[in-house]
Amino acid sequence: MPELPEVETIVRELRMKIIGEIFTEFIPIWSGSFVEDKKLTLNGRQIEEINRKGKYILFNLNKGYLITHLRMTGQLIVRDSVPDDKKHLRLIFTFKSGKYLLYYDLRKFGRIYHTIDSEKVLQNTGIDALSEDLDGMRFAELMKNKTTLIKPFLLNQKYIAGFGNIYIDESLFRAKIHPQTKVSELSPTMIKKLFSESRNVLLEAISRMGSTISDYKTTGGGFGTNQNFFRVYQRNGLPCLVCDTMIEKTFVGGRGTHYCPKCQKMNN
DNA sequence: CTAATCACCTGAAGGC
DNA sequence: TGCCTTCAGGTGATTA
Repeated sequence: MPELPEVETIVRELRMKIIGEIFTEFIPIWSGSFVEDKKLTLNGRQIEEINRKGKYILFNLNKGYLITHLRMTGQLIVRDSVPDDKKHLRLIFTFKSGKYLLYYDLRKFGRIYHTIDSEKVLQNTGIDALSEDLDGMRFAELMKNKTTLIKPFLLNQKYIAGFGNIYIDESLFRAKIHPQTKVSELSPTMIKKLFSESRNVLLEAISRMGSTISDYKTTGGGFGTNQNFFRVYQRNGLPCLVCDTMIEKTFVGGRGTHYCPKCQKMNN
């Protein structure tokens, strides 16, 4: 479900709602969603910080971490009570204050890890796409000696973490780069353009609370609005907003890929 | 090393 | 109405 902007939106809300909360009870409705460390206890632990790396959310406890990846359909919802309708509700965390953190996940792909070793969970996660340490130079550096295509490169979280299918298509469109361009064939100018446009795409999406296609919800159960501003994603068959050419859909790296055949040529 | 395919799950949508 | 196929904000393992 969520890519960086959706996860960032959730993190910002969680910080306002449950920093300082103390866990009192944990009810696994579908225990497959939870990866426990039997040496750790959750009850009595307090949430000190909530951070994000790529698409992971890290709850920094006074001992250990809860780390979650929502994959396709995971949702974190904060409520004052547990609703009667428990469809797709997988985990219930109860706080001392009486609040609840509810984990929903229709497809059961997501996980919440309870661990002391956050590095182990994040070992294949590269630099965050919005990290202050990621600039145009470093972005270009990461692309050096890569033989893959630009779309699979950006999908691979071990290089840069946070991009997913939507925002890659949108970023490549704005940078006027064909999704099947080889990374090695991108000029320094195009790489610079891709870096700055991808930041714009992510920051704009965050300002709109993310994109709700089907499952993504904010922690209060609300929706994002960025889906109303897509330029290519799911706009196949519709005219390009720049040149009126029909947006096409194909498959790159096994993922549905939307692009304008006129604006995004293989050679500039 | 990359690249393709499957696996993990459930449900919505479209074709017939 | 119903059955069947395909596809979906992701990623990890396996196979070629």
